Amino acid sequence: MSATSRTKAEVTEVQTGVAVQAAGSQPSLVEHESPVPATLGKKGEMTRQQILSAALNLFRERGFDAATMRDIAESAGMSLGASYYYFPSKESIVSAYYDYVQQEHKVRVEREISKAKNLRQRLGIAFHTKLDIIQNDRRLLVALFRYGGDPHHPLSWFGPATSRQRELSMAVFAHALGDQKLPKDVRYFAPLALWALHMGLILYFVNDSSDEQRRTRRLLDGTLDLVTRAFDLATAPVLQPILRPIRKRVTELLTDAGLAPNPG
Amino acid sequence: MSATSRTKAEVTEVQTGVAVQAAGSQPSLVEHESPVPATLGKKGEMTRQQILSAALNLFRERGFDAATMRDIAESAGMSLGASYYYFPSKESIVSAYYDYVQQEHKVRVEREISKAKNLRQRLGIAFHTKLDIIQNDRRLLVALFRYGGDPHHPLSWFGPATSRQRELSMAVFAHALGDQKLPKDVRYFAPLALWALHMGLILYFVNDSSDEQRRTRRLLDGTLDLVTRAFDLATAPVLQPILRPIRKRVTELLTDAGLAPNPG
DNA sequence: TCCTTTAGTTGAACGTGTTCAAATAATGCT
DNA sequence: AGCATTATTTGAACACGTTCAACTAAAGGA
Repeated sequence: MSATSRTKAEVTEVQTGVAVQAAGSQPSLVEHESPVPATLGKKGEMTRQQILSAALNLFRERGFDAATMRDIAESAGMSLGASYYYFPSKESIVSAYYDYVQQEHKVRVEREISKAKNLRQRLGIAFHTKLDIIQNDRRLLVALFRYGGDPHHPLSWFGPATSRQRELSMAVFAHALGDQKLPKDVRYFAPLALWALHMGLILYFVNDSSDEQRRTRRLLDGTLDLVTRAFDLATAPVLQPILRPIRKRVTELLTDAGLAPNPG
Repeated sequence: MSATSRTKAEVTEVQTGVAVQAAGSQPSLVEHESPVPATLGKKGEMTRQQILSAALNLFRERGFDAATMRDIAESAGMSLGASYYYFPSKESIVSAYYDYVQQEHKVRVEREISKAKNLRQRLGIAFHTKLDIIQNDRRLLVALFRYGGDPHHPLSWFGPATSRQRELSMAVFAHALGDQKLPKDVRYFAPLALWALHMGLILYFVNDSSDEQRRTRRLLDGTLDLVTRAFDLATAPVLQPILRPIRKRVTELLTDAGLAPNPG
């Protein structure tokens, strides 16, 4: 079915990985408007990772809301105020975790993508890998969706503060598309569409109470079958007279709405 | 362009309407798990409306977060604790407002739908009317999206507490479809798809800072043109050999995922 | 070594949404 | 009218995320 391996070992690796990973490699989302000093000393980075690790453990145990900042600070062995020296807000901890997810996604997809024999399998790797990484973290992902609709919140999906995250994610999907022969406009918008699809799937995933979220996996596989077929249809010469004007109109619409990639 | 009139007068009517409207007609979302007594006296209903009205004014003035429950209670002329006798939470006030929006949407669409000459215009009425109603309330609608991703929150989009709201909204779109000739499966899923589309548009709408949100209106009109064309294509006999198996697969997928309407 | 600057830490305080036992007002029954 | 029940109101309290002025520790230069 899926072109991706999903072993328990991999999932565990993620959980420890985020705590152990070398610090300072990926820039943090929150640096954009955070009071955190731009330069953290060696000890500072360690402390930051301690807070992140403690927070993630508590989030996984109790959920995002039930784990308080006081709990997190205590679990990380410091005072409440100190933790705010490293993270400007509780949500920014989740955001830092999501930065890691993004990077890990990129790394894994680049590593595994060569195993795929066709577009369907490449998409399978891109999507399943993402779910693999966040498999045990549904209880903290709710925080990501909390301020999506608030345009003035720094963590809004649409805000400029998260645009880099979006672009990184879209780049992974673009990479998964590879050199697949596609109409130019389809190729242009496909990463955005795949990103949107993957956001919707994560939303479903977070709400999926089936055993190990198998329901989401099934939905994903079925959806990807259809997506692949849609890409085939999009290139079928017979349908071009019908599809080309529609695609043109869709492109105009999205561009006018400011939803086209790389507007700035 | 649009089949709907969008005058300032109508918008104003809405704003006062929600405060004046006869109480007790539409059941409140929050009754599902709220400590609010099932029976509110005549005076109690008045007080509830006072709180709702005061809250909406403050939400519109300052935004959802900046308007505190203490402000609302004071503006409604009562103590902080008293307001919690009528609304179990701050978000539930917005939810009550959205109940009103839903009812008003139904009333307006039923009133105006006969003016439409075709499917495109009926859809235009259904969608534009919704935006008309919430035109000046973007600052409070952010609260609706806040807990959408949290499966255990009573205001989650997926939760059972909001299923009635969803069904009422889908019923409006089903009504707008009218007796349009459509394949059975398309007819079955169309209200859900239109509801999802309208949620996405509201999300865009809330974030739209263009003058009077004209950008959303343009996006909407263009999208509806495409939707109408899609419905046409869905019924075109020539395409049935291609489309029918795809539709069948989509139906299976959505049903298996528990996303089909009226599952219970 | 001493001083200056920066990095990191503290604990108290603020304002927030929410809760609740107790008090009061209204209603309805006999 | 008097009583019992229900409806409403109160104000204090709680726990939370966040802020901040003051403090201590470390680093670096002369």
